[in-house]
Amino acid sequence: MPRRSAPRSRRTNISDVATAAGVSRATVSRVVNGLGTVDPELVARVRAVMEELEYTPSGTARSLSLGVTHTVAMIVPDLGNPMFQKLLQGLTNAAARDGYRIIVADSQESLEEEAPLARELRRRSDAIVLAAPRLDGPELVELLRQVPPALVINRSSQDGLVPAVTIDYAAGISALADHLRELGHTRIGYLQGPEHSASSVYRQERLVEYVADRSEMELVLFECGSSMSDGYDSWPTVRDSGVTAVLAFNDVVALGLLGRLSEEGVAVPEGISVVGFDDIQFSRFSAPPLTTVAVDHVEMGETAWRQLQAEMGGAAAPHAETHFTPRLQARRSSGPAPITPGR
Amino acid sequence: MPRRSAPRSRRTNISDVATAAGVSRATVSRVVNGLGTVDPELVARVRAVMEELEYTPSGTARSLSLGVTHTVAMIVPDLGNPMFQKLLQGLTNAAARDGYRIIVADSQESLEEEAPLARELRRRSDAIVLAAPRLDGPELVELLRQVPPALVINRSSQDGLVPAVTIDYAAGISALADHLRELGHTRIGYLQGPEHSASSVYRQERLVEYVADRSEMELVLFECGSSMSDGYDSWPTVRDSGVTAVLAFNDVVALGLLGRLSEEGVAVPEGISVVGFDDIQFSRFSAPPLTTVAVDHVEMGETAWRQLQAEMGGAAAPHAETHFTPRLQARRSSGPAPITPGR
DNA sequence: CTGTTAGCGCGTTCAA
DNA sequence: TTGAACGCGCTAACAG
Repeated sequence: MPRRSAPRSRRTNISDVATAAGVSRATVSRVVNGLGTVDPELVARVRAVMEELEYTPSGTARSLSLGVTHTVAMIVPDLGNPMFQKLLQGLTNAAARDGYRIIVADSQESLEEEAPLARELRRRSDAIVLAAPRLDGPELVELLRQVPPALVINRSSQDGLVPAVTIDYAAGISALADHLRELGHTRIGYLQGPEHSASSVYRQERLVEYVADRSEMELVLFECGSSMSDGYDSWPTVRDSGVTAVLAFNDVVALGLLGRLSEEGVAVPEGISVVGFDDIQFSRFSAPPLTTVAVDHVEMGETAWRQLQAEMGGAAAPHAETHFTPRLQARRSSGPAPITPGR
Repeated sequence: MPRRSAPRSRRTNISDVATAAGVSRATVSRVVNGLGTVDPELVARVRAVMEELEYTPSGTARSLSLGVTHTVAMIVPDLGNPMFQKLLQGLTNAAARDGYRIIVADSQESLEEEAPLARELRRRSDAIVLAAPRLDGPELVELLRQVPPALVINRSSQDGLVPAVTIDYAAGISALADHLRELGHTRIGYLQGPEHSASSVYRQERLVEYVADRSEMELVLFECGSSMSDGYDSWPTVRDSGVTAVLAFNDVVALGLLGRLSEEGVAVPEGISVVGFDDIQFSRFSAPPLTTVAVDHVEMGETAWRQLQAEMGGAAAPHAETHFTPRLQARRSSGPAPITPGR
């Protein structure tokens, strides 16, 4: 792309500075990067010219030359979800402390887009983070093989193929289930998350096991989703099922249901108990405050950065998987089971 | 940076493909970009080699050569704030439809970091979005001059210097104030936002004007902040002030206060009315649902993208400023003023 | 239709 | 201590 005619307004580059200062480009480069030993007088001259010409080095050219972009990509299934926003926040700020920037993309829950998106982003970055990928099994493994260094959040490390940051869903679900059982609930419901959400599947599986181990307990599954309105809309079905407690896929859904119960005049927890998962910011302040299990997603994002850094440094496989264990936050949305069940 | 020794594992590049396919790099480039007319047989051969060698073009090299990164930077003061997350979501997804990616940075409310951050990011992107910059006045103008194309959100276009997307705070505040006045409130409070937040200042100024125009009304200002806990903590002071209605800087703060009122056993709106600003997702579901003014931040992000695109296309100054007018959402957190004020 | 070549802006080796 | 020259990977103008 040789430039024939003068462009509208070309950015001043290293050559402009070199010429104006009467030195070579190498010297300008040295001054900019504070390298080598440059004559103080030249340094001053170059600095002055840089100032005057408002010179700032091209990040693109530096990246090409150095082979490093100081950029990391992150793909999330839904940027609108507070949980992913927190992960992004943790990752972004942790990476920033080491001089790295984050380039984000929203796969919008699309299975097909995930792989091409990851490949594209990986070409402009030094590493990639896949948060709760919807891709699974061999396809996920294949993708991860193509884009190292990579890290997955919310998924196992795929047999040590890549580092991973995960949540111990089993522990979280057990804590919530124990809590409900101790309150006397025997017939409980689970509001399922989105179709391709691995975390919803994990949570449900653990719950099924839990109930299977205890003959006095029953579990009712409800198709739901991940939004507040999904929780809101679930009420009629939940009511007709006669469960005395509901475990929602996540806090957002649980809060949606609480809103509906308030509108319907159903007392919580006297009429029904509701518990969530995540302990998002708003759960502590809802009316009544929501019982849930707490996961620090910001810290997860920070941990992801640390592990990714090790990976970029060239850590050998198999790679570590950091588990986060959720802590029960018993609040007022859960209480003793009614003597007379709703049915 | 001439490469002397063989690196650990070099990425296959366009030359590798060209050699393996027995063609020139130019031909490979044409095949990759679907340009010109290439012999179908060669196309097939090149494609096959690309597949075999798992070749993917370097984004960095393309950017340098083309002079375009297809990346836009966005700086926000606080990634943890749901409002900025929504803006990011709108911008990211709108830009993605046109093949652009977003690189995000969190200035963490730091006045000093904003300018250097913006300059740095602008070197790796084609344009920049400053969301609610904390920088102001001549300093902001100077920064904007240095990093075109740029767009500001939540700030005026600085006399047409750059395009802007703004919220009509005056209209929103007036709507809320009218609403409270019609309910009979004459002594109202305002919970202030963060120190350098222009939006908080605008809102407060409008409120001061509003009250000044109506001799029967009184306004009490409270130092507060932008988090739920700030709202939560404000209660003792608010209570002692004897106001019958509180207008919070934003919904997050208002929800924090509602949570506290619930804990304290203060009836809302019978004991006190609370209103917010933004209409975030959770406000419709709080108990009681929060009266507020609605602003579609996702749409604002999308609009920002459209205006920025025009700017990148070389639109002439002065640049447009798109106003968003908030709509009143009267819900159950506001009601008639108590006959006997709290004092 | 294809190959040769210059150039994007910068970092860095090597010789002076 | 400084500068000339090469290379990073790719695109585009030009010649054949």
